[in-house]
Amino acid sequence: MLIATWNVNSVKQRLDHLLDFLSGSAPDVVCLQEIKCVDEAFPTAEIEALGYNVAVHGQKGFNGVAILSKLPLEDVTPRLPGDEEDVQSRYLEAVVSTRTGAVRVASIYLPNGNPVATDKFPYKLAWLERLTRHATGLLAYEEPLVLAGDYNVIPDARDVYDAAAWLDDALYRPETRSAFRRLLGVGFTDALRACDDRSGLYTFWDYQAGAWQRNKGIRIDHLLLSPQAADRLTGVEIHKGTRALEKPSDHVPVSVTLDL
DNA sequence: ATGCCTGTCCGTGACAGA
Repeated sequence: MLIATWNVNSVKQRLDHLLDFLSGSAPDVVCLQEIKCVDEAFPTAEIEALGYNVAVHGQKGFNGVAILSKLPLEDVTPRLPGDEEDVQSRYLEAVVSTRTGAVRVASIYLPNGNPVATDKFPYKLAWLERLTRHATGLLAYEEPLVLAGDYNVIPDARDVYDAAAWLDDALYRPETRSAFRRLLGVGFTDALRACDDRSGLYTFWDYQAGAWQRNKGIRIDHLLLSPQAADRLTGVEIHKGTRALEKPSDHVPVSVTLDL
């Protein structure tokens, strides 16, 4: 089973690339972030035409997440628990039933957190703690679970072209990395790092200053696996080619293959 | 470099993103 995550930076602007990805890579499940539209504006019909079921948790203008699946989606649940005041659409969870059992999937768009001196940074850290609390509860099901998305977290110096330049950025601040390590510490595996320990494996290149051409990238899109999912992991891929297309997203898809 | 680029909105510049 191929499970992918992709921050498309507007599903409307990226629809052709998304349909090409679905046709070309034939993922079983895709978690989308930054769809930047309300539910009614999501291109559901075009995606269903390729054989996918669709669950959307949209928002006008910003944010917005979705899950696409060839197999039926059950127990579709939007919103991360723990803050009723939080109206930003950044979390969508669902269960995919396979012949061999269920796999639970979440599409995650963690807050950016910049500028650090504003309330955006504590919002990011609080969101990460809420995610850790919720994810800890999900581990009790002892089932394959994949938390996939744009975490806006650079886990390690290996994951950025120039670590020193990012020290004061919300994506790499010690508090951010520490909170991400706590999430991993409750029992999750960073799928990419389970397969490949090299530096320079990036998933995002800024649109500005020729970041793509100079390979000034960062790794911030992650698939975190429960033990039952990690036991089934057979491969991971960064779909770097999509960054070289016309009018690309600044993020590329990342996928895992699970023997499910 | 306060910069660079891209996308959204009751737009015509401000904001968010990372």
